[in-house]
Amino acid sequence: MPKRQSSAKSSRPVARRVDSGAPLTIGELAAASGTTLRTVRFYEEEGLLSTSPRTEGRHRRYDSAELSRLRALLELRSAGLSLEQIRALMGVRSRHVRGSSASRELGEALGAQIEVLQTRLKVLRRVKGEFEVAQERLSECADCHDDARYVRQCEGCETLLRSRAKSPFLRLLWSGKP
Amino acid sequence: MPKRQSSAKSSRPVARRVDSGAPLTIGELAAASGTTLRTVRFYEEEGLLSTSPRTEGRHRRYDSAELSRLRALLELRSAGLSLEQIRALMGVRSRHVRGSSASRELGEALGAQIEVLQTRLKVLRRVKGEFEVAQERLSECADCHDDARYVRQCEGCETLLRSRAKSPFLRLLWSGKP
DNA sequence: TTGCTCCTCACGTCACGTGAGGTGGC
DNA sequence: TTGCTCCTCACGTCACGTGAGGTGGC
Repeated sequence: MPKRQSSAKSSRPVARRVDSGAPLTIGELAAASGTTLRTVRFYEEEGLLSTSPRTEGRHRRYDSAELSRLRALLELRSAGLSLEQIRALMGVRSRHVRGSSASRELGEALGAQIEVLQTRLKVLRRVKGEFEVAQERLSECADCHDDARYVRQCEGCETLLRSRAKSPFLRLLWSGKP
Repeated sequence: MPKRQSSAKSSRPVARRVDSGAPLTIGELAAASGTTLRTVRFYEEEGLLSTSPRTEGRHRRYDSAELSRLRALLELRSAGLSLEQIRALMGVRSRHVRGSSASRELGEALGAQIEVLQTRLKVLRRVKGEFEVAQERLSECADCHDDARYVRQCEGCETLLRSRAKSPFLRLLWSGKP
């Protein structure tokens, strides 16, 4: 369980501050986007968020546009894009002087990413399906009383033999050695 | 483009060696599972693959059971499970003396992972959908000739205004600043 | 004034990637 | 014998996490 640097029992209701129009502190920005102070500062360092204006005491302040940007960044990250890939997408516009060519390049880059996401979706669906099968197979062992056989790796158990054929993960998780 | 330590133009056809029953070299194992030598050695170090038998010259040899294990491990990794989580799942069995309780715990652990995968699937589907919308919006700019406006961040462009409302990523990628 | 929030280093972590320099095996 | 494959360190990388020690703001 990772500790968050930002406290949970904040005295100010973040949601209200967010749409009040008043500038946000870094803690409020992080809370409103579900991330940490470290990540906000890191993205700023990396040039993905703009260098925010500061108060006299060098505390960062953000407007709602930065919140939108941060949320979009985090969503791209959680979809598995690297910061370098995100930077590349964000940089397409400035590498062109004509809208037509810029939109073409960005469209193609998005197309490539869509393919990657499609592949990733397939993997996730397959693993999830296999977990569900494994779970079902295991439910057949809920009433097993052959504990002597269990300690011998369930050797010769008919239920296990049938199950393993249907679930590659049970091989690893149930009868795997290391 | 990351270089692979294993060479692509292998002189021996890996697929044939894999199902011949003969023990595999680490290079053949890596090729057959689509990973690198480093990863195989790392998983062995971490105790996720068994310490393989060695030749006289300390070269590792693997049987087809290890290939299955490695493939399962890699699939779990590509679904986003950490090595620690995988280790935990693999350790459930040995922490029990009764099959009934072991299967119950593993089933519950799998249930928790299924929920995580479900969440991850939702994110991927949403981002993919948003990429597709962004792509469509951008296609409206393919014939744009207003390059003077383009260099001024497309300010006042009606097409962009409509597009941004429909695609949060276009805000970031098309009219984002940093 | 109190205490929570924020500040800047700076080292740690996870899952490998990437050489360096040396040896094995068909 | 040649050259491809494998060996063991060991440092590098990516995207942050996690203190330490100090100051700001309602």
